[in-house]
Order: sequence, then C-alpha cells, then structure tokens
Amino acid sequence: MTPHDEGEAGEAGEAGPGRAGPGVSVPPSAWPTGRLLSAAARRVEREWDAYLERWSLTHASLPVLAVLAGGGRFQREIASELGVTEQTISRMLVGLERSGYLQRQRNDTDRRQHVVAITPGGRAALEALNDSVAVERLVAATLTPDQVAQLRGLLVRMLRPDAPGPRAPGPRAPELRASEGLPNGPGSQAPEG
Amino acid sequence: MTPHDEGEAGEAGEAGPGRAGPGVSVPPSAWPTGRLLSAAARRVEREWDAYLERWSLTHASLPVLAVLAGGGRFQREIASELGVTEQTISRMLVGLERSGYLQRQRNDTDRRQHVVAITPGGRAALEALNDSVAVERLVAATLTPDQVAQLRGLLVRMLRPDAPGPRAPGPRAPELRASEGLPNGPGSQAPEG
DNA sequence: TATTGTTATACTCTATAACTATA
DNA sequence: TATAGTTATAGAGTATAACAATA
Repeated sequence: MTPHDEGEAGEAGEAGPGRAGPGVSVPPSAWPTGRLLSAAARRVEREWDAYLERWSLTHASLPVLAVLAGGGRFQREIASELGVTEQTISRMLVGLERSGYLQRQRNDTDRRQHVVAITPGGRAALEALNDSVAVERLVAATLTPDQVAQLRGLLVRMLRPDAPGPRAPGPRAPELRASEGLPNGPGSQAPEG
Repeated sequence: MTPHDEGEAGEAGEAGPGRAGPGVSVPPSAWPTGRLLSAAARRVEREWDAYLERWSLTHASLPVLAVLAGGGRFQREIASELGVTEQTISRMLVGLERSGYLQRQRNDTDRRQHVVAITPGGRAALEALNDSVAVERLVAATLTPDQVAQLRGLLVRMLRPDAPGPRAPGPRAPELRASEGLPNGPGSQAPEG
C-alpha cells in the first residue's frame, strides 16, 4: 500500500471524479507519533470507558477513587493531584458520591473544607478493577503479554511526576495560525503535496 | 498488588495530621494496567489537545483530517472509519469546515450525500503535525528515543484493524453491578482493607 | 481580604431520538 | 419505506467567572 502518497485524492474544491473517494488510508505505522497518540488515546479511552461503565465510572472519575484509596483528601487536593480544576472535581465528586463511591463531610477544624473519603463500595470497585483479568484482556486482545508489560513500563514512565503535567511545555506553534488567517485557506491553492 | 497497601509514598498535599488523610499515594508502577491506561490516556489526550489547540484541532477532530487525507469521503464513511456516530461526525465537520480544513458539497449522483474533502489548509495542518519535532518532544520529554519507538510499535499494534473496535468485546462484568445495587453500598460496612 | 467550594455558563465529544431532504 | 444528514436533547468532562460560606 502506498503510505502517504495520497496525492490523487479529491482536492478541496473538486470533490473528486466518481464518488467520495478512493478510500486510500494511510496505515498507522506510517503515521507520525502525534497522530498515533491521538488515535490510541481515543481508542483506549473509549474502550476503557465502555468497560468502566459497568460501575458507573469513567476514565476521568476512576482516578479520583484511585487517589482516595490512598486516604481522605480535600477537594482541592484531589483537583491538584489529578491536574484538573476544583470546579471540575466538584462536579465529579457529586456523581461519585451519588454512586455511593465516596462521602464528603465538612472538616471540623475548618468548615470551609470538605473531607472526601472513599467508601467500601468505592474500594470494592477498585478491587474488582484490580483483580479483573478483563482489564488486561482489553489490551491483550492485540498485544502479547510481553508487549503489555512493555506498554505498562512506558505508561508508567510517561506518568512519572517529573513528567510534564497538565501544562504542556508547549513547543510553540509552527508557521500555522488557525486563529489569524488559516494556513492555506480553502481558497488559496498553496503547496499541498 | 494491593492498591491501598503501600503506606509510604509521597504525602500528597499533606494537609496536616488531623486533617483529610494520610495522603498515601500508590505509585503508578503498582497500578493495575487498567488504571494505567486510564491515567495515560487522560494525560496524552490533554497534552495532545493543548498542543493541537494551536490549529483549532483536538484529539477527536484530527483523525477526521487524517482520514480525509486519504481521499474524499461521505460523512457516513468518516463516521464508520472513526467509529463514531454520524451525528457526532456531523457536528465535528461543521467545526472543521468553519476552520477551513475541509469542504463539503452535495454529491451530484445522490443529492442526499455530502462529499467531504480536505482543503490545502487541512493538509497543511497535517503536514505541520507530521514534520513537527514538537510532537515527538511531547512524549520524548519522559521517554528515550528508543522507548518512543517502542511505544510507537505498541500503539500501532493496538490500532490494527483486526483489533477490537469501538465495540469492546466486553469481558462481562464481575460480581459488581453499579446499576442494581452497589458493590458495597456506602451503608454496608463490607470488607474494606 | 483570603480560602474553600459551589453555581452559572459555555464548549467539545459523545450518544439517542426525531426530523428533513432525497431516493 | 430506506438512506444521508441535521437538529434536538442529554450527559460527561473541561474551563472561566461569579458567588456563598467561612476564616
């Protein structure tokens, strides 16, 4: 298959000869890492979500329980550890509390604070996730045990605290600027091969 | 591995003795693969989104352009290739078209169909993403070149067509059922560590 | 005034259901 | 009736801004 030699596809204005298109797809192996990450993240997130749905959890809410498994936390702490805003956490906690996975109560020392603690139910969910071979199978469907181990290692590395957090280092934008004048507007027949 | 068993890790936000909690954090290396995937997917997605923001793209919209790079498509085809609903694609296309990355026009043969084609601008964005060393650096910040290559290989494998698509094989739920009675309701003082 | 958390609002991604236009 | 796509509605996750309660 011709990797990224898609020059024959219909250009902007003219949608093509016969129909939609030849359906030429660049194989993932030829994708830049960026696109790979994009696709993999989506795939993982969605399958993982589909799986977590059984517990009314999501890829976003599960980490909250994971954090709480280590002990009670103030909302602000959870937000910080997860790298999201306090408002976001606030809403997620509502859902998790409603699901019975955690409980909140005001701190006696400082009534402004809410002490968030995981419930036995929350722990149970984590346990199930923990034991579950199903989780591994989710990935193992396409990876060998060796590869899964490899992937694990890489993921762990990526998640290391010294890794760039939610605030990416932002390798400043190239010459493109969608905000002020598009790269090569739909009209401009710029270099595009 | 016992999630809440390692009581030593970095005290997260140490709120104090009598406060929220011990702040015991289980290190990622001890997480089950599921949790790892969860965290990694979020991390990748968010950093990647932050990066793509420069082009008004997201981890979800970029794949659309990637598909279109292979040739014009009907909306239904894009939805299918991406594993999302046609309605979702419909809305994403609106945004991408507004950004000037693609154009739609009715099919002469069948007026119900819309032929979607990438514009030079869209190609330019993909190209930039393609060339950009920045993308690699996003990951390379925590991984060595060797590891990046390894990760790439694993991601490619995970994305292979013969891999389970959007519809996960659903390794049937364990004994838990959030829908009908929680694992160990907040009330039930079940085994909990 | 500063801190902790919530509500209000908005935007994206996602889904289902209902609708329009075309066949 | 079937098909292609859109609109309506909903919910999660996210963010910013404004607010309430407490200190």
